[in-house]
Amino acid sequence: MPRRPPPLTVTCPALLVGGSDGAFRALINNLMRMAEQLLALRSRLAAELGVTGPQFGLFLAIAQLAGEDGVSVVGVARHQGVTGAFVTAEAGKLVGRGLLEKRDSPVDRRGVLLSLSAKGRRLLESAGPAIQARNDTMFGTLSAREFRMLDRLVRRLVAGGERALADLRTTRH
Amino acid sequence: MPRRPPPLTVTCPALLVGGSDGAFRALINNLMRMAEQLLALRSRLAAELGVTGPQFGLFLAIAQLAGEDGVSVVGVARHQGVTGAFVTAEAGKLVGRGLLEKRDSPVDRRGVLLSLSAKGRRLLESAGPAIQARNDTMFGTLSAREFRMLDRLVRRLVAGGERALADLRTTRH
DNA sequence: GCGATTAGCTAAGTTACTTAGCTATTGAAG
DNA sequence: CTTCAATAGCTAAGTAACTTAGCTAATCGC
Repeated sequence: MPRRPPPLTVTCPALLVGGSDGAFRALINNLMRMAEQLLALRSRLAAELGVTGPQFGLFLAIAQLAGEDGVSVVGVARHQGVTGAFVTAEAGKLVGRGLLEKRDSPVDRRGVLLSLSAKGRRLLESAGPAIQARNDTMFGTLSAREFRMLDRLVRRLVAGGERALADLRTTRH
Repeated sequence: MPRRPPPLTVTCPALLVGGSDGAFRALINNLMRMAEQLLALRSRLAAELGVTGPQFGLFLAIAQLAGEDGVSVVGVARHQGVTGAFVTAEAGKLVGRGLLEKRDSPVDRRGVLLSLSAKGRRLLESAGPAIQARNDTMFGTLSAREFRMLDRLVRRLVAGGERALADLRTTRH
């Protein structure tokens, strides 16, 4: 008897080539693979600096978000999509390593402000070229046009993903 | 004194808009966010079927890879980028749940062949519409042209990521 | 001024994996 | 043919990257 193929994973005609969802599945596969590569690159880079991948992520986020004053724990948590507890713990380790500074907020006595220490800033500067080299290698073949295109497409997909997640939040429960 | 901004994360001019890497960082952020959405969707879908996200991933991979005969543990492992030990363990649970079948390979006495059971095939059929709905919602706004474009760009990025990873494998030890 | 939120911390738990080490079998090279 | 390195799969133990729960203290909304 003839084998029945698995049902299609998508029905939208624009995403089916020759009636098959093969290309679509390959795309999803490649998207996940790319994400893993980005995490692996971050992790490698972080290891050279003596921190873990997630710590490096927090470190870079804090470098970005801390203005003159610093950034709150929740501020970092929201930006990174993790819980405050995780930021507390990992940022604490980085403070222990002398890469971050933590001071009490002058405007909210519950709050705390995270920022790079002098040592942290030096580390960041020294890491710059390595980060650039990785990103240039991975993304360097993109033209400005392709970059804009990709940017817009990915934004649409993120919006679509948000909708899909919202859907099944309302569907059941 | 004027604050020094963090060093750029990329130098390639095509990726800098107005001399800033802000758009580039936003892109990376969105790419990671999209990957998280895909995992979250898989996880939700899996939960409705009573399995975990990774188990569902293995299940779908086996549905794809098992031809007439089935697919080996390593075959699945390589496709999914995990170790054989993990496939052994999780597929074992799915066998226990009656969704997969495991038989000894007729050509290699070390090997086993994984395939869907009748119950597994029924589950897969029943999950089809839900999977399609999610993917259609998330990716449905793409035109065929955009889909092809995205596919090509992502392939290039994966290739770039491979190069970047290879680089730092050779650079240091 | 009082209840509901919010900030941050700590401790314990969970998930999705990996590594290490074993046995059985195979393929390939002499 | 033999042997020996590589491969398939399994089990048990370990680990990384988080989360949840529960607490205290401070602030916000009315």
